[in-house]
Amino acid sequence: MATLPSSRRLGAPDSKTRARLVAAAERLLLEEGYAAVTSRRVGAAAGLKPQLVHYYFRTMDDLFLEVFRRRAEENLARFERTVAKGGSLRDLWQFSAELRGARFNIEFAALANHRKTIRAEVAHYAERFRAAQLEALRDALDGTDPHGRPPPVAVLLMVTGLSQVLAIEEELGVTAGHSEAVAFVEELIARLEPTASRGDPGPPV
Amino acid sequence: MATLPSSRRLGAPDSKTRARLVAAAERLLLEEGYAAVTSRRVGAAAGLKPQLVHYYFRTMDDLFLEVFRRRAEENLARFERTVAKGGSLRDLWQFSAELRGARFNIEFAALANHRKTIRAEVAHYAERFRAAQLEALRDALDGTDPHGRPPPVAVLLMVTGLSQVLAIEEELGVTAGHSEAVAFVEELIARLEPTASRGDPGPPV
DNA sequence: AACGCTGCTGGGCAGGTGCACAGCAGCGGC
DNA sequence: GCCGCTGCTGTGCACCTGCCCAGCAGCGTT
Repeated sequence: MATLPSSRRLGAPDSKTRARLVAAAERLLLEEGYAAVTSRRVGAAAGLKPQLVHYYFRTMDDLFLEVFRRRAEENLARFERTVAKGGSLRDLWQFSAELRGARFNIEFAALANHRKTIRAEVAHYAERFRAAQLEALRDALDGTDPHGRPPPVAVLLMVTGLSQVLAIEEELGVTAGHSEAVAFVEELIARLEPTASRGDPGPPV
Repeated sequence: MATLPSSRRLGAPDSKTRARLVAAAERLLLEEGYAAVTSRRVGAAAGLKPQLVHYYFRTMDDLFLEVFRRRAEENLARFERTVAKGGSLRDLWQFSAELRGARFNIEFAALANHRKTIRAEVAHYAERFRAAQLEALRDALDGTDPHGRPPPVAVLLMVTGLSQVLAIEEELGVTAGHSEAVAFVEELIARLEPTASRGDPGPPV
């Protein structure tokens, strides 16, 4: 499965310079969109020579993939940590309600539309993240009254969708109804998961 | 408010050739992403000379704006028509559940992130569409039991988000949980709005 | 017959792009 | 002292980009 050998010599994957390039590419992607991520501009943004981009990455798509993977892995790890230290409904909601990364998601969704290697990676990550979320949500809902409640996976998709829309619209400057929607979700959580702010924080068995 | 005069001579706004260019640009946008919408490629896709793009549009952004407006206006008109001939909850849901235009939305969301004239247009349209949807939703909910129901605008944002996520993921090939989510929404609608398939379709006052 | 308007086009410019290739300096191992 | 490896760079190529400009052919007015 090793990438079939190419004549071109490539830099070490754990290079510090390489990491700087990836970071610069990510900044550019977020601030100016994927079309702005060119070898010249990435180089300039990192304070390095443009050729280094091609020294560390066979193609620009490889760069995009690396940018995506880094952020995706970090996100997944952060999620696992959130779950590990509690993982209440409130925690899960706050995690998906963070609007950091909404722009990121849009850019990659757009990229994925027409570059198949990227699409595959995005799809793969989306599945992994969904599975982790679903497990955490099931655990968090465990013990609450299941009466008349939609299936967890449906809840997940709706909440995911809601936070995406809120984030995108906020970027656009459109915020009508946002506070009502947020208030509704939070109220719902409060009902399902009586706050642990008074008394023992331990979960009742 | 007239665009301040430029030396350059531009083609008639109602030209048939112009319309062909807009249509070709839209196709390209959907199939290959906004980065593929260049004067050369639009010209080729329309079977016309590339210079015609600059003859009919002062800048490429103007082309993008025209593509967006055309689709946005058409969408709005189609929505009004849907509302006019019924506008039940089921109709509204089906309208937003159409995945046609999800890719379109993504591309323009990405474009809007870093081109302000486009952002303004997208924001403006988003507000108009939201207002129309909200009014229609309020009408459709009128008469149903408001007990324990979230505010209409919250419902709207959640459903909008849900359908966006479903559409994006479908493009990616990720469909886990989709059928459950759709089933849930449809069941909810069925409960609120007993089907008119038997007997009189008139709304009870 | 002269004129102006309109749709369209050939040619071109300055700039940006991905990527390749040959080579250099510094390094550790022999 | 030589060798091979590594990080890096100067140069360059073929190609694409937005946009401009001068001009042409056909047209309806006058």
